[in-house]
Amino acid sequence: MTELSSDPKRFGKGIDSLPKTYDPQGTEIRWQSAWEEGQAFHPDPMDQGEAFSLVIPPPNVTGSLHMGHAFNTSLIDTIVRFQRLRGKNVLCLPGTDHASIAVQTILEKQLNDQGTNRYEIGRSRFLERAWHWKEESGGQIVSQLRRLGYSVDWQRQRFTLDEGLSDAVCEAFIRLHEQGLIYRGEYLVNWCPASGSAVSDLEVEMKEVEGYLWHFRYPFKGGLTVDGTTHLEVATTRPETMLGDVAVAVNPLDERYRHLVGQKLIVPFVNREIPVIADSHVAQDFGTGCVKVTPAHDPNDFAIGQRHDLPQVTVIGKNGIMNDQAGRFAGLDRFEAREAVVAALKDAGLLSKVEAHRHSVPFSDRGKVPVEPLLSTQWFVRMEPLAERCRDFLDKGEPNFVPERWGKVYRDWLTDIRDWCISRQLWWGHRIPAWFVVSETDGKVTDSTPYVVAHSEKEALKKAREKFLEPVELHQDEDVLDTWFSSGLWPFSTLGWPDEQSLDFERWYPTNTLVTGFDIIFFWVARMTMMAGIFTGRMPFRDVYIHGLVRDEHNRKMSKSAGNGIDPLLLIKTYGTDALRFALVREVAGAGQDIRLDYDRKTNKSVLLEASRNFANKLWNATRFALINLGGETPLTLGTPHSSALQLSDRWILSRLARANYQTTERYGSYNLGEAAKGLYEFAWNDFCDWYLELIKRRLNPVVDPNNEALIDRQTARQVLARVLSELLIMLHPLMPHLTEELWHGLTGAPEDQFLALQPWPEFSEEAVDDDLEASFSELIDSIRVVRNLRAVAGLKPSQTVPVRFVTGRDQLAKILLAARADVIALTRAEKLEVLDPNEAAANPSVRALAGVSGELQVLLPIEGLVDMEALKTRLEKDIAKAKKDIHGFSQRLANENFANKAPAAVVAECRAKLAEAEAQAELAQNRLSALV
RNA sequence: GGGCGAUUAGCUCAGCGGUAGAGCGCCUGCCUUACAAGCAGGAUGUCCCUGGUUCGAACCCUGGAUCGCCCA
Repeated sequence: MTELSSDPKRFGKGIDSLPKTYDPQGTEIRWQSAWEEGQAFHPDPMDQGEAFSLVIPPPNVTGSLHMGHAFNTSLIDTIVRFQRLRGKNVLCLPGTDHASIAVQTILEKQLNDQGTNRYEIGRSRFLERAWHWKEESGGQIVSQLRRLGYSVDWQRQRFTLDEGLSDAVCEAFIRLHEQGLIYRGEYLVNWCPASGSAVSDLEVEMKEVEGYLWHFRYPFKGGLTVDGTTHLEVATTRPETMLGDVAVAVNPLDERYRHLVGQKLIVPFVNREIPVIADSHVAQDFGTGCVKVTPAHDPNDFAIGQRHDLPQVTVIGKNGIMNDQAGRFAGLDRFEAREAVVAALKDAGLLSKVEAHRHSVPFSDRGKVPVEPLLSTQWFVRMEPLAERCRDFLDKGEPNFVPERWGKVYRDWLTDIRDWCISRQLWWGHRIPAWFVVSETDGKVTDSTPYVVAHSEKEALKKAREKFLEPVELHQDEDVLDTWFSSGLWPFSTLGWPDEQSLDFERWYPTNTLVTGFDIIFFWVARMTMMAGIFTGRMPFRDVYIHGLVRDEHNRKMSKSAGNGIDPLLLIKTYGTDALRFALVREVAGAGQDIRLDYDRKTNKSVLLEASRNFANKLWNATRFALINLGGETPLTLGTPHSSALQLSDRWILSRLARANYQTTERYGSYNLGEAAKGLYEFAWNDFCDWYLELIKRRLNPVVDPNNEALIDRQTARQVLARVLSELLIMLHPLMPHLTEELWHGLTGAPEDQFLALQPWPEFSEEAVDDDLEASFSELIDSIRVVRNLRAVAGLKPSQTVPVRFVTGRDQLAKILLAARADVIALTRAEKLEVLDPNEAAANPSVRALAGVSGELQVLLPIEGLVDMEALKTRLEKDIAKAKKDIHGFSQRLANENFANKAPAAVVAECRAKLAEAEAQAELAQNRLSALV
């Protein structure tokens, strides 16, 4: 038994003490730190190999790991690890974004709890606290990502607010400004009263709410009009904005009102005189067909105002409170004002109707409150020129969207795009590099104050002095930029841009792939392509692999607010990281749909994860089996088997392996990750474990006196076993990195500082693929299954051996049954095995036997005395019924002349063959049955 | 209103022109020394409806239903 003892270093202990079940916890953390200490994923730009790079979508620094991260990470890491195994010089670059609003919200809450606010402590102390918070708490998401086994280069980790990236943001702003692509102006923006800042269109979500449509009347100036009409009735969902009305619009084609156009109305309470105007955008059939126009508080009205050159009267302030323009309603909150205005209209007898009305209200994504369309002076990026460039690239297929259809979504958004409001009235972020020359406007910043844009205050001063009169006094814009502005630069700012000569940039830009969810195609993907297009003249990535969302067992999107999120760390604790990763990737369909993850909160169980955990355990045990049986040898010491020594089953598994290799390589490389995972699962479990391992048990432990030949055969089995297992582990490594790393070390005895993660991908050996052999082997497997089925029908105990007789007229099949004789005997527990042709069988009938058919094979278990006659009959009747059904189907098809004439010859021939086979089956079974009666 | 997806076994999903597949669940046997997180065997489907193209449709095309998402 000395041969069975193994290198004690494997798995950190001897095989004897290897547990029967895989425990991921210790293993995973051990390899995570080993990879990191070994700098396994820290590439040098000078390293050999084709470049492959990918930047991860930087998570929000305030975030904590959720299933979306786990999903995205699993997909990315699978791709990245695969490319690394393929020998590429891989850079996978991690980082976080600074999340202006989220961080600011946290800090302001803290300040509020301490009875103060940011204005009291001032900008610099506020920022000190913010950085402190970031250092203390901002690392959580990063350490959680580590727990997923992410093979990123942590040494190149970036943060959107760090020095280099801030420089990039500044440079980008200046260049865009120089090219006239950034402008400042007063427009209607989405104002989020909760965060006290403007937000972009994308950060606004339309929600259907139950509201009301209030109908009320505006009196005409002087009481009457030409036709005696005294009032016009308007309808609105926001009566409080009436205080800012500057016109009432009707459709120019509307017969009811066209003669009133040009007349004057009086806005009650503020007594403003406003005209009736004609605008073709007014819907005649909505409400009364008369629309009150409030350019300062409604986007549509703003547009009408522009068309008709109307004044803009702001009545709601930035805090959501009515301002002085609101007359007697000044000082009221916007929602209080709504009540008050309605009450006042009613008192004045002007309210004519109130209808329940379901309508869309814009909500702020972050603040969760209705946004207020507000006139304010902000910075904007002119989008059309940037978008046009992207559309041109897209015409050339850049970037390449996977699945393709998302490319259309992306293009649609780039068409008719609106300008991007990039200024935020916040402090945590990149301060806008614009200095107002306040000396020109009495020391104050007004909308007309001139400004200079510069990299620094010093440069700003220099620029200002060239253009303005001394003494020049400057004041930097208080606002910061939208976080997405910096995220838009991510694929190149992280690589050293604007220094395009930096080694990383030269080596790894543009990146190869971007992997992200469809929900941020506009927010992020499009912004990156626009920024990259103008700054680098190229698209920032070749492929964009778009994935879906993780949904719960009820098909709801997982989210914190819905409370249906599953904590990935909890799942990792229960099932292991590899099981989580495998489960997530395995669920991915080729089409990039959402995936569903079940989870029982009560029992803390997930069926999906359990299946993956079981698979991990299966691999663990298959490797245990190998270690027990390799006699202390490794794939390296065992070497390659002589092809002449290979048995049928060896050649079969090597053919299957080569096929798996080919398919897996293709699938990983073309983003068919779910298929890769499923294919490997099937190969590992069905082909390798269920069949190959079972087949070689006999050879690994020769029962007869071991002679020379048996020892050689054992060596061959060991060689093939070691070879297949080690290749399987490499192929599975991108999906289950920790487990495979552990098992590979166990199998190869490689030193701790050598990694499977850095091994070369196994070469595809085309010559090993043998279609005929696989087809024959599949028949062999079917034959064995028939025997097993008959044994089960007969209720034989597993330990009971019985004679097995195969009858077939096909030489090919007989040949393989004989060639694999020993295997068949072992797997069917045959007492003895006969393979006869029909004539031989007729000469030597064995009537009272359990019989079954498979293809052109008849299987007989002549177990007289043991046979349950009823079972025997039932079995035969079942076979006959099935054969008859087949005969019916095939003959019907063949009876159709058109089929015979028009279908490809091969298909017709196949159909004929199948019919003949079914007929033979039916006849065989029928004969057996008749013989019994 | 415009666009996009989904609809296949009890559940979750593959398949995308040649007589329907997997995992889980279910039923029957097995603690067969790699694995009971396992092994062997078994049952299970008007492939949403409707026309059409085709020798042949779950798969392609018409129209429709239901569910979901995105944009206005």
